[in-house]
Amino acid sequence: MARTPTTTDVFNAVAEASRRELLDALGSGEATVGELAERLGVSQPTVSKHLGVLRAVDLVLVRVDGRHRWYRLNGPALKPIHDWVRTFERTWNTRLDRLDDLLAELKNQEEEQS
Amino acid sequence: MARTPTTTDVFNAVAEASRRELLDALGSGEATVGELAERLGVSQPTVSKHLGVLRAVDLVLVRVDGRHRWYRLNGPALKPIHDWVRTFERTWNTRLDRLDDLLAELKNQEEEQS
DNA sequence: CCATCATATTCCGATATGGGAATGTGTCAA
DNA sequence: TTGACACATTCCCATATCGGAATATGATGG
Repeated sequence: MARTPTTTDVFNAVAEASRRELLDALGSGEATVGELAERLGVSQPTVSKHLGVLRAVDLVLVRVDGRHRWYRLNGPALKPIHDWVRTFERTWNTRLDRLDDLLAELKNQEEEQS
Repeated sequence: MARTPTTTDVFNAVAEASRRELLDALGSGEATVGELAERLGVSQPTVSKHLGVLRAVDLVLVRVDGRHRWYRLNGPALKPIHDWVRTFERTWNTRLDRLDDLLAELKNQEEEQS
């Protein structure tokens, strides 16, 4: 078996930095293939191919307008990543967690006193 | 050029589902290579190699204990992913955002009445 | 010291990659 | 209709991959 194809899921599609940059660029709104190629300083075929991958996992949507193609971000497709990473969020928020614990404890003490 | 190596960064390391499962398994605490292999139903060399990748990007830490190796999650290493995805969070939270706005508005009205 | 256990590493093969270069496809404007 | 334009697709190749099988490494117990 080889490496999981890039079009397998959002995780694989987003692994490539160039594709993340494409999504970042689309964060500010619709854009054309040519615009993206120029902004990111890469060739047009390269952009087209990356967009193809992003399209395959539904991370971008296209609107055809004459000989132009307006690509736009489909943010919700990123939710699976967000949800997965979120389950580990506490591991770097330990201080806040402890603060939560502290507050809970204080609250308990208050309730016991009343 | 070929595909970005899996050890390039956390995004690439986490693209493989098996490695995500390893991290999930380590979410409940330290574990041995053998334990992980049994839990996930994969061979020992496979686990070792995946852990090698995760180690390379600092997603797991090891504690040597005799002939055992206790691996544990290093959650904060996931923060780059969290931060990146978070910049797109509003794109799927529009409804909740509106709810927030609504609540804020209600709160304002209450304050104006008092 | 030796056999065994727990991991790591190496070798293998089938498969996919990303980028460059070239080419295909479809649309517009004159 | 034709040429130019905007994209998509194909072909190419150097490079990694994952998993299985085999093997190396290293610690432990007797």
